[in-house]
Amino acid sequence: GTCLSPPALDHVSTVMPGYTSRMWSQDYKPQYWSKYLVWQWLKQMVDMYQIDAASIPFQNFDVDGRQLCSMTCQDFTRAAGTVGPILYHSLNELKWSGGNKHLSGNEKGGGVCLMINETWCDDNNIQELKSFCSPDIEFLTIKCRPRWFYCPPPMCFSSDTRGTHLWEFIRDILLNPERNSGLLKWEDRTDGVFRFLKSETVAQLWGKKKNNSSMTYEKLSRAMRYYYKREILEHVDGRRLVYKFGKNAQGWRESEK
DNA sequence: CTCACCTTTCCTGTTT
DNA sequence: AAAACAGGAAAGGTGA
Repeated sequence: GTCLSPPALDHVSTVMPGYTSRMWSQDYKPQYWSKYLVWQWLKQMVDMYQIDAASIPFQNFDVDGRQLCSMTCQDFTRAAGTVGPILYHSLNELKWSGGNKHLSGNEKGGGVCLMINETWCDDNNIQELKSFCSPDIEFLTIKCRPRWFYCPPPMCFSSDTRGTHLWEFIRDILLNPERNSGLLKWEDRTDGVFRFLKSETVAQLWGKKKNNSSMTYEKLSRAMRYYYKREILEHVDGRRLVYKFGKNAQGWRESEK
């Protein structure tokens, strides 16, 4: 298959009736769900993704919204097996979107099509897709054949109005390891030292955010070097692709989260 | 429209 | 040899 064009936004509500219009869409944040609402949500997920209800031990979800939201992807896998990541990602969308829905994948005639990082993907460009998302995605597309599947974009692509600055973009990738596997990694978490693992991929993602398809690490790194003077970054010598947050960078420390 | 700010682009040269 | 690093110079984009 080929990469499909995204449908117009106003198709979403017709395509995903219950999901966007029911009670858990906007006014009810999952964090405040009762156990009953968690149960309702679970039933809807089963219906929406055509999950075999018998495969989910429902007693593992005898929790309220606050507890549910504190579960990691691994917790969901322990609780629900192979469909755990689907539930996890779907819940995350509700946690993060505040009613502003991202599009979900569109399937026509049997294949799986996903939307990742605002790009429509299918089996052909699944490799690129995997480099952007957590390893869960691969297993989802192989094991599951949902009619509708939502993959949350990494935090750095969320359309919130937060910082559009490069160092914030980098920081936000580092702060969301489960959503951004293998792009960047901390070398020294407490000192704020980090390293680019996939420098060109990060540059492309940065370009994507800035609507600039010709961004490269060469150019991104020039912008990074300007940060030394402003003490947003501190110089780390002798180590390629390694940078360190400086005193004018905020929000990266564990204690600040 | 102007200005400041933050890059982006391009470049030459150096280092690893 | 290829990829990173260093910065100067100048242009671009955006929001106030």
